[in-house]
Amino acid sequence: MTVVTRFAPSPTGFLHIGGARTALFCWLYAKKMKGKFILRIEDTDIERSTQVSVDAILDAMAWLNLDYDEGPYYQTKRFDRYREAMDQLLEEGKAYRCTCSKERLEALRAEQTANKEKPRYDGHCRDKKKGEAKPFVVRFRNPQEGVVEFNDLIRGKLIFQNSELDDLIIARTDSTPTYNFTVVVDDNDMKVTHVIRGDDHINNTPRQINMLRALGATLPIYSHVSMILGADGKRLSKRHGAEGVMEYREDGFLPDALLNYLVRLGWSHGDQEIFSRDELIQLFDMDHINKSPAAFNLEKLYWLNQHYMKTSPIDVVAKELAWHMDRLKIDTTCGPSLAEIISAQAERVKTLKEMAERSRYFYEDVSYNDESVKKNITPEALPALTMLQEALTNLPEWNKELLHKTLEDVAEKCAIKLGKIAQPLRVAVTGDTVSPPIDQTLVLLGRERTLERLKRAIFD
RNA sequence: GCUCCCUUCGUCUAGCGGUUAGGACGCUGCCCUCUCACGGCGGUAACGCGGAUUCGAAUUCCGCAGGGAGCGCCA
Repeated sequence: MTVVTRFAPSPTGFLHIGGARTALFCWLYAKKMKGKFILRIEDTDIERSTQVSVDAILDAMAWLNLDYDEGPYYQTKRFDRYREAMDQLLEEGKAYRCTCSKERLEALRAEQTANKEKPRYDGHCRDKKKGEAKPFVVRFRNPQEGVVEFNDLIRGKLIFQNSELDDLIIARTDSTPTYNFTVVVDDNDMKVTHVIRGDDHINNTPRQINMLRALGATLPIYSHVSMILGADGKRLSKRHGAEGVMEYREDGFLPDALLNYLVRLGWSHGDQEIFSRDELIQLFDMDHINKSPAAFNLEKLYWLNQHYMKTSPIDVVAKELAWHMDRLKIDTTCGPSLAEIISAQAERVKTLKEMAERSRYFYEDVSYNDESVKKNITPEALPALTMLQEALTNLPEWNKELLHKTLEDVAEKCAIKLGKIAQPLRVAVTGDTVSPPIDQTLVLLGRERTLERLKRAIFD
């Protein structure tokens, strides 16, 4: 039997980090089992669903490089099918029309809450013969006795009493179907074999199983993944920084770094921390997914991001860096290539955004940090800088080795340590005290820019 | 309130009846060094509590506590 998984977000906002991890797990499992991964947009809430959100989710999936074999399916395009399934249940007496008013339901809930009972529908219309000509909803006739039992791949055996469940609404007064019903119909129609989703759906599962059975469907295997918490252990929210996947792009993370981070949040393979995509597909399994919720830790993501900036194919990194350069309006046509920037900067920055920001001086006029200038370009440093300028002007070639040697020679002649000349020079050509090794920096800058800036530093 | 889920270093985790409880991020000491970093070698720090089973429990069972989710004509 081919494995079929699905990711089914509702388009009421961007793709957030928890959803991305669920999608990743679904995607990985399908890939590993050589099955199919389906994307389904659950947009039955017409009020809250927007095209903007759909696009945002699709964009995020694309950026993460999580491709789907089928879809995106849209539930709003399947209303006929839901109607058909509902009619079937109605006809078989597995669902019924309920004419209870919202007021009655509210009163019922209030009463139950006051009595410290779990709010639920009381089955008022369950056995009514013919409904009057009033607006109605359709409710699923949930079994009242017995238990629903299923074996969750992550949690193990889960058992629910039917007596805890009530007759949920599967079609609204306006006849549109509701979530729990559309999920069931779709999972069945799309032959989903593995439902991998957030553990906030655990409580929906027994109801869905009951409906699946009423529909005569084969039950899928369930895997409920725990939530991602904020750094403070509380629910993830704006407070902790980014929630949306695309915010991580804006902050300068590589998709592979984010994915690697996400997969290790809850899943493990011994002590291994770094996984290529192929490795993940090969090694991923449900047996090693953790049951407990995990707190999001930005520091570790930074570490992974740097690792990926250093080790990913340079064109992959360059493509993403170009996006950031563009965003920061840095014109990189005149100056070192992005590949050169990456090899010079990757090990000293945590994000691509930082890399772009800190590489400005390779392409644009320097902006000097007054304090650094004051501290480094001192009267004592001037003789060395002047001597250096002359040496650099006459340099037959402009390469790292020669530059390094020149610096050392000048330092020796002035009887100072290399640092005493490298730092003033660094400030002179980059504006501040931090940059790649000075010889490399000069190579990237080129002779013209270097001399021009050096001259300015000496005379101003 | 009711139902369900969860609980190993600060964080992510390994562990599946016998380990000096391992790794990673972070923090930190030393080395390297032209700055910032990278890297190398160390250090720091954990089984929520109480019972039970067992020769032996982080591992099994039962309570408790703490945290979370669900209880919509939302998904």
